[in-house]
Amino acid sequence: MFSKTCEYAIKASIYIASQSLENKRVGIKEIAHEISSPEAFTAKILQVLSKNHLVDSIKGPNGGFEIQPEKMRSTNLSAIVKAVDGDNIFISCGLGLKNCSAKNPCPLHNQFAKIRNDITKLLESTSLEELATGLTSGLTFLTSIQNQA
Amino acid sequence: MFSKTCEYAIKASIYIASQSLENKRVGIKEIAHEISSPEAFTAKILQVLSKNHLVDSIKGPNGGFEIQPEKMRSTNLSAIVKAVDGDNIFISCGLGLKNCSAKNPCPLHNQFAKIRNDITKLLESTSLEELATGLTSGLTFLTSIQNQA
DNA sequence: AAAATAAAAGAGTTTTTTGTCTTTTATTAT
DNA sequence: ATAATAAAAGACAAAAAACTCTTTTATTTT
Repeated sequence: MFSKTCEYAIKASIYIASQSLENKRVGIKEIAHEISSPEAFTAKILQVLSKNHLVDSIKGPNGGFEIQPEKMRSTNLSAIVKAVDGDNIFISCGLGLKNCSAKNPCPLHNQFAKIRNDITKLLESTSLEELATGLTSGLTFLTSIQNQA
Repeated sequence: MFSKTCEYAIKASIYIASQSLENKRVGIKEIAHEISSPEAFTAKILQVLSKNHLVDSIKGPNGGFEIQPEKMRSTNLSAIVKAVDGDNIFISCGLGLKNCSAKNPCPLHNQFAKIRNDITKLLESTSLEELATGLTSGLTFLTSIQNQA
């Protein structure tokens, strides 16, 4: 579905947002630990998110990453996915055809159009804020039980 | 969504089935040409499908691949996907958690449960036969317009 | 100004996926 | 039996994705 990169991007964003809700700025080390991701790789991904203004990064002592409440309200999952995976998941053919369309449909075109549409709707209608509050309130988790320390 | 391997597997199966509907056995060269796939790689994939009894392979002159009408009726897409990609797409968490479940849900668990379920239903309810007849009747295509010779 | 902190940048490496090439085995027609 | 045909098998090779390490830049505190 998503690339590993994208999975880390989403999890990191949710964690940063949840900490920002408590007015805490977080560093790469903490983020990587909390989402069980490789630290240096996660740093690279955060660079991309930062360049796309999806997270704010502050250098130096007391620096780290944060997301303003207003931003996490206006940011939906699709923006994060697009920033790291491009718009493949939104438009690409299930069988990999370059020009799959209603006029030149692959055998799965109609069946997959609906699913792709559902995915798009979901990603566009889910805000970072709601995901962050779910985490903060303890309803959801960013690691599996056996992954935790 | 699917791996390249899986895309080729599905397309090859549909093409073989469509030709079998016209009592034609087809060779690797023809298959690869018709679905715009690398020939040797496609041969490897067909070995897997053959071992899983999803296609029949016949060696020697006049040999090639075929799928009996009865088999293409009873084979659904999920069997092909499982044979080459495993059951990842049916069970795995959208954020890659090992133990994502209703009891330990990732932030996207509920949203994705529905989509994963739709995908499973689709793959389990779509038979190779209906995909093959769609191709034979000229309603669907296995190559993009600009991919064709 | 200097030292400490923390992200950015760039140049790698490893692993996985995708794909190729050559040899072998099975089948069929002559 | 022999030659021809076509898939099977196995050992590689290339490309992409995932991931690391080192150096640089920006910021802040002393």
